[in-house]
Amino acid sequence: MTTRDSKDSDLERSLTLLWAGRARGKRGPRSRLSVELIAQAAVRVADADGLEALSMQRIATELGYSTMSLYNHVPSKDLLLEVAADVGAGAPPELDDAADLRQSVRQWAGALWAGFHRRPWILRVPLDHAPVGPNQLAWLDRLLRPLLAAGLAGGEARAAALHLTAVVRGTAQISTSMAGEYKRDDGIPHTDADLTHVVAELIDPEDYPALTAVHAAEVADRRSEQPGVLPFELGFGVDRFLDGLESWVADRGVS
Amino acid sequence: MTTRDSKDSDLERSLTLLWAGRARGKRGPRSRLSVELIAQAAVRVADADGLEALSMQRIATELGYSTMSLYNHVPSKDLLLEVAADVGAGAPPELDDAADLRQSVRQWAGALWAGFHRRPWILRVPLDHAPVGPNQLAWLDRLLRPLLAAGLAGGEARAAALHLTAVVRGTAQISTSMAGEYKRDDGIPHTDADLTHVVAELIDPEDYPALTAVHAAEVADRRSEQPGVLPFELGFGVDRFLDGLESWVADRGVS
DNA sequence: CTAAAACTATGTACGTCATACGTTTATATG
DNA sequence: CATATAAACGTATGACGTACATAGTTTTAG
Repeated sequence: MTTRDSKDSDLERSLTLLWAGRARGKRGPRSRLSVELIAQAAVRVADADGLEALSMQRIATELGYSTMSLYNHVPSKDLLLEVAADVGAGAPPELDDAADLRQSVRQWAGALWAGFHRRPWILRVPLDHAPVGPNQLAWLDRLLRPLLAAGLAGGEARAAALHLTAVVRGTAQISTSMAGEYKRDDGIPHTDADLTHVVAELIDPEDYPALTAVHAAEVADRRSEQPGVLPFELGFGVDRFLDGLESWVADRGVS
Repeated sequence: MTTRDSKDSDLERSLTLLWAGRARGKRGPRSRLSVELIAQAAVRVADADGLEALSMQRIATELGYSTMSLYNHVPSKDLLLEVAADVGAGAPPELDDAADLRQSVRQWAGALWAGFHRRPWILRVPLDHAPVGPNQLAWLDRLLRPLLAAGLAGGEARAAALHLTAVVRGTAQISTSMAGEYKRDDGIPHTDADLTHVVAELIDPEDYPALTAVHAAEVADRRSEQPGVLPFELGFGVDRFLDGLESWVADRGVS
């Protein structure tokens, strides 16, 4: 773990690592290892066994090298994690240019949502500074395009993009953490859906009246959700936000 | 780190830990230690030196006990973290009953935003399942009240609450990670604001057209933001969402 | 063509961490 | 009072990140 004041040149290192212009012509043996290879191995390990299984030693054996060899290409595990997260994010989807704001945003959000569910470990990688990775920035850029095209000002587009990123990230964080099943002592597995019931019995309706009221609300059937459409838990909020955004640009167009 | 399938009874333990009905009358020596004391010590350490400084040994010495004594009251560090996060969150603010939806939500979001900035380490605590802590549920309940009062259906209120929680969480995560200052090799510290410029020079405007366009947008002066009012980066999105929510309930009221 | 310089890969070693386990000590119940 | 039981402690283990010294390899300077 990097201490807080050793952030010194980590940032510079992040940048040169992430944007490494492939240079060659130095002395010493040709390196058979590289940042890319290491990052890809890290992604493979995290995909297979999760973030907690991702150790330098594990990556090294995965690649068939000694543990310390990695440090010839990567200054620390923290930095490697950052690179791995960017690599794992992959390229954003191409958005249909003919689509309107709502369609574009929904498509973007759906893709990000799907990505977070394919690689939940990305959500566990600690965020140490503003996004600077090529892929992270590409995702941001893709979202900004329809926002700007819809007529938002620069600052507004930035804020809207931040809002949407945060929503998908945060919702996915909660959603993926609830995905696992638990085994009770009696051996019967139960999901987080039941968890709500357990909690419902624990809490005093006097202290949590709204929670108790909402608890009765039926949970949407997850199987009825088509792929490509946002699930209700995410879609409702995004749609309300888009309603507000659209009327904002409409009012703006009048003045 | 807890492996993914050892989640077995962790959940049960979480619940009994978090909702511990104080029982007394067992054998053995009176325990001078308790979950609450340990959690409070953990909060103190994290407040002082961050999450990465929070070790069992550190907490123990902080309290003047041996490391292993803690395990008489807490089954694992993961669980302790969960409790500490709930304790650190504290009680939600009392919302003005006379306030309308927009005012209430803004007040709630502002309080949560402030809380995350006071204790950034809470955002680093890995989310292992749906919120079950007394304080976490209290925050949720407080938000649900005005949403229900405004006329939202149960499922809608839940989705809206999730949306808002995710937004504040996610935005704060990015905001607090940018709060630190970095020292460059030349010794001149620079903030993440400059970071944008560094990146701006790295990227190819062809690949990131929208980013480049937005980059010119002036950054709001942070000092001009009054306390109690949401900062623009958070407020713009929340306001657009509220616009959409309000028109949603208005249309609903007609049918 | 040689030798120095620089870089890669490896092995060893250290400090820190969470936590399993055994021992001692104090207490409440029979 | 005796005994079961839990609290606190000390020691020990295995995994981890990574500093450092070494050996080996390739490029470049003379």
